[in-house]
Amino acid sequence: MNRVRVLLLNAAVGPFDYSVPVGMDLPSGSVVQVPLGPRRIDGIVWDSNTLDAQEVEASRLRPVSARHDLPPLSAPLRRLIDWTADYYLAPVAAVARMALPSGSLLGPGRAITEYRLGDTPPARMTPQRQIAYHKLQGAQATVRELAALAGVSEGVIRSLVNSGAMRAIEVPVGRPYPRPKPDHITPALNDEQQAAATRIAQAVAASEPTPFLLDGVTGSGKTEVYFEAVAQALRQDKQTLLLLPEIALTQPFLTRIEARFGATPVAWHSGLKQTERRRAWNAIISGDARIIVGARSALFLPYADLGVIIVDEAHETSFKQEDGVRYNARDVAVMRGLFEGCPVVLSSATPALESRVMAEAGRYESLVLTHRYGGAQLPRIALIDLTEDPPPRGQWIAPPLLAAMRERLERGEQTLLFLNRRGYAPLTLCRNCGHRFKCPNCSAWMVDHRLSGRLACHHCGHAEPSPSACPECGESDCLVACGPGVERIADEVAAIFPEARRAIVTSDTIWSPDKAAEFVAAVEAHAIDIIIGTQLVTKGYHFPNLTLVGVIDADIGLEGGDLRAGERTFQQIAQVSGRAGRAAKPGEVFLQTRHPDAPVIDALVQGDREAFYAAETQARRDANVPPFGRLAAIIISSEDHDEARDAARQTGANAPELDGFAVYGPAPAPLSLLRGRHRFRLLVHARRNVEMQRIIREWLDPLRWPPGVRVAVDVDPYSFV
DNA sequence: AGCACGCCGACT
DNA sequence: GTCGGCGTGCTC
Repeated sequence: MNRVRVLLLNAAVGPFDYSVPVGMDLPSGSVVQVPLGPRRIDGIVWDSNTLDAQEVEASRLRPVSARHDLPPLSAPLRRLIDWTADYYLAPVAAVARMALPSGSLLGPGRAITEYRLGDTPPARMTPQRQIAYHKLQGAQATVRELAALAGVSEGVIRSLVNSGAMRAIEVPVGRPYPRPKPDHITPALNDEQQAAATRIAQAVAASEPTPFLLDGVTGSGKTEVYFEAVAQALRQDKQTLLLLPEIALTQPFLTRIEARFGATPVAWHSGLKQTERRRAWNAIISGDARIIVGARSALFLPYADLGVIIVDEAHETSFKQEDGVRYNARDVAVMRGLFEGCPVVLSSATPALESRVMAEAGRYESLVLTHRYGGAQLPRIALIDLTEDPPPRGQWIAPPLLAAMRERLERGEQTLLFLNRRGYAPLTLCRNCGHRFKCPNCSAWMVDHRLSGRLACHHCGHAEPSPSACPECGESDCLVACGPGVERIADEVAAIFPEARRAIVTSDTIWSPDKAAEFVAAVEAHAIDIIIGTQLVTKGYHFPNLTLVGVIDADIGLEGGDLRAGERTFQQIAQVSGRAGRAAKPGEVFLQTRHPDAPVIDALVQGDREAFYAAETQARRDANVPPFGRLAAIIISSEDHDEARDAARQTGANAPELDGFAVYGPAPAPLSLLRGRHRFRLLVHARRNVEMQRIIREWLDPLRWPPGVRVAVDVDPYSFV
């Protein structure tokens, strides 16, 4: 009898062996449905030599129920899944789940029924129907999606359908996507760009598994370079995966792709509606989707024929997934290229130090763009020493920056003020009794959001209406906002330049592709004079008339003092500075700082990125931290403080004592209470040549914790929160 | 993950 | 007596 090993996707067990029914062909990678006790669950046939399981005698095997009508996951993808699980200490099944669309998208695609409001409101208007009726104007989606959209139950939507207030629309799922054309328009590249583009295109043509670091200053035209790799992949009828850090802002980017290749790409992200997801999925597995633009989650999909993977803004920390399987999409992308046999392009103006070191070691091929495109100059960066030139009390914009802003307003040019802090103020306290508003679920202050009239926690989403009186002493008119957020800076701008048109750009105001497009259009039409934004504005915008950037607090990233504080500060400020003077008009940047002598600040002012990277590399090498040494965080959490602490202590007590493998802690994690869970952290610091993952696995595997305790391992941690 | 089994305390 | 709390173990 034939047996297969099956990775079970929606059960915390396995892998299990099953027998193969006669007539069923089940090569490795086949997606199947198998019996498990009384249930049927999905699974993937896996190579039994890479996946250990308990031996079970043949007579106890039950047969595979069915095979999904889907190409089997390819060997390179299975290898990637195995590698990721191994490297990030995650269950193979948890990684494999990311290769398939969630829910019941497997199986044959049939038409899906969507609904939209008709012309006549329902005869009987209940409060819930009223809400739905208002929220769903112009919307079209499935019943489930509409219910989520309106914030009502599915029953309410069904009742609207039954009462005739909504009409049904059958949506076909197999509609093909338009084909992008490699030479729809051919852009003019400068010599530097052309050389880089030719080299990558050659690697695509030869299916070279080479990782490239495309390292070019802001405005140097990196996008146009890697578009030539996309064009080459199109010529060979192969697919391109283009990973982006933020999907909310992609609309202008999709438009750019459409302009270059004559067809809009296929988008893959968590916000897709079910019909869109199914359509994209079918096109991805069949190979009909040629250019796929996606967030992290697109990385593990079963592409029919990948020609090149591009990671845009590859330094972005949002490529690091922080829940579930904690992987870094940038690094996994490089591995996927290696296994698939295709080049990977990491594109950034401020590469991660890890990527730079890999390039210097010859593991990645370096492609460098040193000039801005079209003869534009990099902006001049000047310091404002806040200890010498402070703004008046209660204000945050120093006089020299105000003067520069006034000048821009008079010249009809635009200004960008950068402060990486959402809301109005990060802390509210009572002047009378000293009470500070704290999140009940997290060890964090509640942030004052005046635009929405709420205090909100940025870690768990807890929010409450802004109070008028202190809950501690009962006094009213005693609450004071401490410190600035972008909303407060916007108020300051409004008070000083009442005639200036302002836009606040944060995830609170730009939460959809439409909002992003609206914002871009407003700036381009010069309906905005001053933009006040968080790191959302550091990403890829090109505004020719923007000539001044003010960094309200250049020191903010240095707080906390973690491993990457200097690098993060450098990247953020270099990126936001890069928004200035991207066309004919030269740009100017002011950094407000209390530490004008900090090496990072100095490197930015001198425009000496090489000096910064060299110094930072040396410091990491000396401290033997990544990429020279290795780190892993073990976070142990529970809703019960003592239970978490005891589990962490016990784990620490069992830590192996080995040369080149040090364990620190446990200590309360910096955010010791997060979403109602108390967290303790152990930090592993290992030498490069130590098999860190194997040691951790052998250490943690035999340990048993009480049911409420969760243990998460974060290999190569980014967040030290 | 689900689901059954089973062993104790509280109530009709 | 039985209803139900959730600890333990099993599913190929």
